[in-house]
Amino acid sequence: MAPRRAAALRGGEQSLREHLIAAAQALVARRGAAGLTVRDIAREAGVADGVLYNHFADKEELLAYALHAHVRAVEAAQDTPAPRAGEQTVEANLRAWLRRALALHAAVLPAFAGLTGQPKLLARLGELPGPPGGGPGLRTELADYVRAEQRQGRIPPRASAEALATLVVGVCHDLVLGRLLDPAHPPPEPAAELVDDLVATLLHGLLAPPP
Amino acid sequence: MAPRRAAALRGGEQSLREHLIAAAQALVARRGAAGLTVRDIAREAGVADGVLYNHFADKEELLAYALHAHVRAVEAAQDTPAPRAGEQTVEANLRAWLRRALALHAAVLPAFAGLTGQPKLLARLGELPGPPGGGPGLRTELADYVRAEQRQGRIPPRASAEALATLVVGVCHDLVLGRLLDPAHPPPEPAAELVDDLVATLLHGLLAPPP
Amino acid sequence: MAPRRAAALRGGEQSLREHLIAAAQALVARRGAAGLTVRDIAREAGVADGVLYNHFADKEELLAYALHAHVRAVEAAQDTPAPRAGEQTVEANLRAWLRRALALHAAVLPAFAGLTGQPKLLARLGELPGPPGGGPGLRTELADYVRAEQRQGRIPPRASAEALATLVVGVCHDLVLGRLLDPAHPPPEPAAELVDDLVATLLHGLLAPPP
Amino acid sequence: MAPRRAAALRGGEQSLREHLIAAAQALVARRGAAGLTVRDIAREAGVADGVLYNHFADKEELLAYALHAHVRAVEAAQDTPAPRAGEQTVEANLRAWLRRALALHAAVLPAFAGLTGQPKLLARLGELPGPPGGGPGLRTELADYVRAEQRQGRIPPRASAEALATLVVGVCHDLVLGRLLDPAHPPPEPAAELVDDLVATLLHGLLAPPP
DNA sequence: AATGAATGAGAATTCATTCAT
DNA sequence: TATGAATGAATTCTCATTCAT
Repeated sequence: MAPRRAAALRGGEQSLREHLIAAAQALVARRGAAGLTVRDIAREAGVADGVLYNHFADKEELLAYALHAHVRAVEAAQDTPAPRAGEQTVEANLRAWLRRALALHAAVLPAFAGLTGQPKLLARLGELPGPPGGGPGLRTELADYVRAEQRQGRIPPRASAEALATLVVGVCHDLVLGRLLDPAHPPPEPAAELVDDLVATLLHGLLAPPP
Repeated sequence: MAPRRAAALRGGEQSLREHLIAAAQALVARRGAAGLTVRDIAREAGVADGVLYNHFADKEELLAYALHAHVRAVEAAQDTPAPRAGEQTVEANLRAWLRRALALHAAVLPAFAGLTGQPKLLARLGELPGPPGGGPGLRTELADYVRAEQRQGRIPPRASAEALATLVVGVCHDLVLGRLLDPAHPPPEPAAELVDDLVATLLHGLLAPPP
Repeated sequence: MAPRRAAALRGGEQSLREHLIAAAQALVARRGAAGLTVRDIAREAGVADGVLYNHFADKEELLAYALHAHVRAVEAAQDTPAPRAGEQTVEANLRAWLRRALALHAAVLPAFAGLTGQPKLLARLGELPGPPGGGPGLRTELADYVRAEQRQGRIPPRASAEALATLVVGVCHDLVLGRLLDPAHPPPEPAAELVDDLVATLLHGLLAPPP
Repeated sequence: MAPRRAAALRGGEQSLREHLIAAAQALVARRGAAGLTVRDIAREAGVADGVLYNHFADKEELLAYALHAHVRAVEAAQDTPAPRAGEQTVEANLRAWLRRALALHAAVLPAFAGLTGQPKLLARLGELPGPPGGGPGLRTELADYVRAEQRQGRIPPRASAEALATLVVGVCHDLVLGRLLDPAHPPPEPAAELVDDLVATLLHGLLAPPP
């Protein structure tokens, strides 16, 4: 009555569909989504070459799910909770947001790199729910945090939450991309000093007198 | 007997090697480096498919030169001179640097898109002199500018030139990449308001009282 | 415990075997036998992909039955009875036979199109009882009709019933095939004038004086 | 200066393009155009799998040329010239036309069988000059012959040249197709008696008194 | 006996690279 | 040295058939 199960699934709980997504996700995390072939994925999953097409319309659909799952997994793997308005100090919180954003992008961006010029995949991604690319979910959360602090009076109302979020996310893109594009890149972790300086600049600006 | 010249070169000055780089550069500027085939390049250059291999080890070497040339060309095409320390106001200068950086990245980053996961090409790029990717030349110039202002006293000494440069370049990466990855992307030009807010945040920081 | 019935059969009378043939027959009538996949057939039948192999040796056997059934169905669907010897005029009868033959072939031949080069299927067809392809049943009936007229004296004994039947059926093949092979095909119905001329030629021959 | 030649061409005169068409033509003649794969053709030609695409847009274009060449070759291989109006007797000529048409169709139709439902190929064929399918060139020639005889008075003016041509070509389709579709078919050559009867029927019609 | 997912052998096509001329 | 056709491995996707449940 029930159909046959894939050899690779013996003993497991997953459906093969989920197994395929998980396999693709593992490859995406390891090597990025750009150069993967259907064969790579089938091998990683330990199944026959053609199965993919029993569960997905095409390679792009599977990869879109895999990327999505990868982003969700990275988000879920964050070990510290997002800073909350009104707790700690604003400086500590901003530093935490920056660390958080860097960790997220370091794990997520490489998977997305090289996807430009693959409109089919990008379109599939767009159809999936939730923020697609390198954690724009974080961008919103961060802006929300700033607005919440503004409501509580710890950040002046004239500051722009959007601008701050853009600056923080931008720094992440820059640092991660630099590493991706430059084979002889700076150390994987940005120097503590740079983080300090970034936070200071974001807090007090270029023109501020010493705090 | 002089060696044979390629048909496409008759009457010209360039060596075929330079002609190939120029042709590849034109394609890179138009369509990015990601999807190009050697045939595309040969057709653009008006030469035979195989010549490439008489002048370059492989496709990647040629593309590395082409990307390099593209970056240099974009840098040289800037129509306004870089702001100079001590002239205008610091705010106007920062705004100019931001505009400059955005223009540069808008022209350069798309050419690099999709190159991650092509280690051969990235390695070749790394061997070339000068800053490779999205205009880190600008990063240095900007940091130099800030330090010069600091020397002249218009920016306090405690501010971090490096941090500022990273923030500015990061914003560029973010804005351009967002456009590349999102099929339903924001308008090609960032809203004037966002630029204002970015400049204000960079100048006065999150915590500053209204200027 | 009675054997399990297919979901698609609940409440019906047919065996699943007959249900499959009927489904395949419907597809054959609609799209021809050439491009059908077993999945197409299973979907049309509303049953699982694999059932087919519980009732038939392979896809070809099922299609052979389906084609056979299709031919029989088209024959049975003729709305006018076959002309009978001694009734009407010979000319009217011949015209009716021609119309009949054309209708039959127009419905049957397309289903067979593209089957050459599929020896497995043709062999299966050959094993089935009754005339296989484009209605040779009609060929026999027509020849029988001519012989009956000859017995009644309305057609001279020297005329060849076989030759006439071959000519009539041949015209059908020609007209229908021409339509199938030519993307820019003639109108679906042969011009009335051509039918008139064909009948006249068949009745009086090339050399006959005006009737 | 000249590019490399295919290994399979060593010593020959042909271009590889012509060699490919010839190889495909041979396969078409032997097995029909329907089931051929690009690999079959490459193997027959003794060349690499991909060459085809250096000379033709796709498989269909090559096959269209091959079919075209096959038809031309069959036409050129006719060992007897077409009967001419005014020479011999009309009966002998008609018999010769029938023989000729049968020979042509016997060689040509099988190659075309199974091409229905391959619109891409049929479209390509339509773009080629000359009569495409199973020798409609012959249909025109035959009709022309009849009209010429009519002008010379050996065939009465009321006879329809078109109808006769359609009947003759139709018989060919019928006889050849019957053989293709029926694995246990009649002898490859139609019985002499049937030919006699066909000719007599075409000349004198069903109703004619004994000649 | 029915299910329907898994299998895996091919199909068409692309493209970096080679190499005789 | 330039030519550009030839090479052949790799890619995505299809589909008849099998088989554990």
